[in-house]
Amino acid sequence: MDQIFKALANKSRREVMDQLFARDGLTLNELCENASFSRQGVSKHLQILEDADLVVTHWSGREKHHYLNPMPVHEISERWLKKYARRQMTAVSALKKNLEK
Amino acid sequence: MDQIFKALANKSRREVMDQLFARDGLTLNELCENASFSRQGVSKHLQILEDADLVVTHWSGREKHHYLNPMPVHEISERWLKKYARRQMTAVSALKKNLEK
DNA sequence: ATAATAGGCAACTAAAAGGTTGCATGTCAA
DNA sequence: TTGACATGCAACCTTTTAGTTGCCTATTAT
Repeated sequence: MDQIFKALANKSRREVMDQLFARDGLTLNELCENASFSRQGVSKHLQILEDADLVVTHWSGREKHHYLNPMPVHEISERWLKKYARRQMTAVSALKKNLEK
Repeated sequence: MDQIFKALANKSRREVMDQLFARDGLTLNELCENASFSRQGVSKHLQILEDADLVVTHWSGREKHHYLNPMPVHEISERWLKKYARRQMTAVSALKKNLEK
């Protein structure tokens, strides 16, 4: 869980994910074309995304293809975010109540 | 957006949020009681959560009360996570398709 | 008025993150 | 079989992060 949050906490990595969202299955080199930093930089980010299971890979010869894995995102959404987002009404009203004092 | 992701990317901060989830409106000192580090540590985390607008505060005399703000969490869920979680079916099937080659 | 209490600010440190360069390895194409 | 191409690995550097300690300020209670 912590790993997923950490992986998502970086803009460059989210941009990589955006690229994969636009076109899934890109190789490292393809991803580098639109990146603002070196291949090794991209590679490191991909590794972190892979470790967090946000990205799944598949080798085809000497090419490594990258695919988004929506499962962990879904899990964070279900197990964590919903908990806090749900409280929307009660929390805001509690705050208001308190401010009125 | 980046600020929110970064704020959420730390376990200690998520624990602080958990505490506020359990009981909203806690003061800094009250939050310290269950924390594993110094008051200044907690204070810094609260500041980061506040900067990300994940926590809203309210002074009452010399006491600062802290409240969860579910809005940014909700926004991340709506604007970002849904985008990726939605792709669940298509992505998994695409991966399978590719693996079969 | 004074002491205790709640919190803030600033400087410092250690560790982690984000990025780089250089070199090694495995696969494909001529 | 040799050269080019796709990627990996490791060392290094710089900035950020997470946490500390020490001291200052404001509010409350006696």
